[in-house]
Formats: sequence, C-alpha cells, structure tokens
Amino acid sequence: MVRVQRQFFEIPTVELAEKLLGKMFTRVLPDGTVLKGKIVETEAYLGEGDEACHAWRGQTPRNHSMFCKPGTIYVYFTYGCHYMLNIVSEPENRAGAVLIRAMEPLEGISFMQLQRGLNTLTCLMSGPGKLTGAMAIGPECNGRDLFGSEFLLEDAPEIPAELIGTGRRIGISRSRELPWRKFILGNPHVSKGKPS
DNA sequence: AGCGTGATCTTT
DNA sequence: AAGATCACGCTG
Repeated sequence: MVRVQRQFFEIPTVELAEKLLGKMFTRVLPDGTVLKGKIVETEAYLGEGDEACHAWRGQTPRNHSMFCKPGTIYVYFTYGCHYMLNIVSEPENRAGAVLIRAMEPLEGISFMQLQRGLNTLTCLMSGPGKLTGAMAIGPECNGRDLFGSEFLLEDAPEIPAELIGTGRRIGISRSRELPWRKFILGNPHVSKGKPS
C-alpha cells in the first residue's frame, strides 16, 4: 500500500481532478471500521475566475478550509440535506478544490449499504451526496486532512487519458461552459446527473 | 418534473 | 430582516 503524500496535491486543480481518478479514498471510523472506494468522478473548482466556486469572491467563514494546505478536506452542507466532499488544491491562501462526485465501493460495503438503506452496489456512491452518506461524512470532517489516521488516499496507476471523459459540471448555473468534470469512461459508478 | 430542507450570502 | 440561491436525491 502506497500512501499519497501532500506533494501530490501541489499541481493545478484541473490536473488534480484528472489525477485523482482511480485513486482509493479510505475513511477509518472511530470503531475501526474501514470504508474504502475508488474515485471515478471529480469536478474542479477554482477561486479565481470561476463563479461556480464558493470562494470566487473571497474568503468567508464557510469556505475557510478551501484556503488551507493542499490535501485538506473541505466538507459543506447543501440543499438542506447533503454534505459534499472536496479535496483542497492550490497553495495555502489560494482557493481551489476538487469535488469528489462518485466512487466505486471497495471495502466496508455492508456498512455503506446499511447507511444508505440499499442492497445494491452501483447506487451506493454514484453521486456526491450519496458517497458522503455511505461513508458517514459530516461537518466534523471539514478541515481535516488526508495524512492522519482517519483518512488516507492510496496510490494507484494513473488512468490513461483515452479512458478519461470530460464534460461540463453538474448542477451549477454560473461558469457552466467550463469542461472541468472528469470521469472514468464506462465505469458504472459514475453519477447519472446531467450537465446544466 | 417537482419538491424537501437549511445554511449561507446578498441586498434592503 | 428578508429573500434568493444552491457543486442533490428521491418520488411519481
């Protein structure tokens, strides 16, 4: 098992969105339960020039962790019912993050099914709100990073460019023309949302 | 295709 | 203080 180091995140955000595909994200619960999934879909959000990004107009209490060191976790609440998981990019004091939109479940599947109230596999983490539900990720995770004992990102071979799909981001109204959504072509766990 | 549900941010 | 806006998921 090779653990991804902080240096890995010190690349431009859109590039990071591609490089995160195929990597394995793990959360270890306080009771030792291991929840693990392969990242199959991401979106890049940049502070400057990207009106869809929470931080496009500067720092606020909510988006604070987006300005922290690369590899920090940014979690926020939306639509009155969902938490979103992001991994911070860009140097400290500059905003940027990659939204993790979908994963393929690898470990802790029965726990995830219990969390989600489902028996299937392909609907377990095929959306940004679904995967935080499956992994029991909430506001307490905001501001943590991937280098402690609670989270880790495990390295995996880079996905070849011809297997990566690109498109517009889902569910936003501003800066919608930017092709900053990245996903693994043909993977059944990619979300079914349509670009706006 | 519609709506729940609540924090956040902008405008008055 | 009020209102609009949301990086969504589920039902029908």
